[in-house]
Amino acid sequence: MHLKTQQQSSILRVLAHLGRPVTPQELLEAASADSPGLGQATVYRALKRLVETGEVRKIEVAGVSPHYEMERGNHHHFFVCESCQKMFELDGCPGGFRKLLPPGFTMSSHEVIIYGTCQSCAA
Amino acid sequence: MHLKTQQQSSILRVLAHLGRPVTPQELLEAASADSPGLGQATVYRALKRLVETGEVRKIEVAGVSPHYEMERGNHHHFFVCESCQKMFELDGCPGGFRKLLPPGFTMSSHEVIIYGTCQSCAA
DNA sequence: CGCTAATTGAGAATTGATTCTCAATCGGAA
DNA sequence: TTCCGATTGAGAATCAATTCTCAATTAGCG
Repeated sequence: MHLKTQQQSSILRVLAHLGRPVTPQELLEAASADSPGLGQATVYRALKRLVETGEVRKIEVAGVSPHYEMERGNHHHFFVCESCQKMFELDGCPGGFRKLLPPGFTMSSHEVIIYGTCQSCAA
Repeated sequence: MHLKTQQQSSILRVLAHLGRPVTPQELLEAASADSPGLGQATVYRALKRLVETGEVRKIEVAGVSPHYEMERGNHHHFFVCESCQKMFELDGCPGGFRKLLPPGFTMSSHEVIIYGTCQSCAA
């Protein structure tokens, strides 16, 4: 997409720098350093466009509100810290899901979410 | 819990009979046959109590609104049909999730959701 | 039966996430 | 620069799920 404004480029840059799935609220707070006075509507508008162009992915998992992360094309899953509620990307995938399907069912995608305690909270 | 009223026992009985995760709305419609005039608030109140006592489990996965199912103590995961939006239980679990964890992270639980087409919709 | 506390149904209210409205401001082509 | 369409911020509005309010009804002890 064209990054026509300072706000839009701040939002995308900050999202890329955070390097993990974040909520629109976290993103607003982080990007406000770059763009003082940034409004939440602008964050939502930017995220919506970025999701539509495939540059950003919206992640919805039970227990936490929706998060967004840069789409980097690598298949991965997620970890949710039950202590700080932060979400992390997990590399790799155990596979073997197709064998769980009952007869006649077909799989188009799958998701794995692991809940637990992150390194910071465990310390 | 004590099933003090006709409504409460209808709700639990119907939920058990449906045999798969259902939405409060589906449950309301199904249980209305047993208890005419049943209100949605009553369904939500009953589900809330049943979840608190551990008899029922609330399932939240991306793409569909919250579903509820009887807690039967068997570890399993879920299938969501992208065509009819219905949710099904999948027996078994591939395991091997712990090896996805980064150092210092601990796992307390996990969830697997498979998206695709169910047998009815594939036919 | 008679009574009181608990439960119910209907609709209003709340909640959290997200979108809309609109006047003010910005970006960039001429 | 000048101008116009696009973008922005603030707050109102929406949306779906769920909870609350309250008067009417029900359960079941005495």
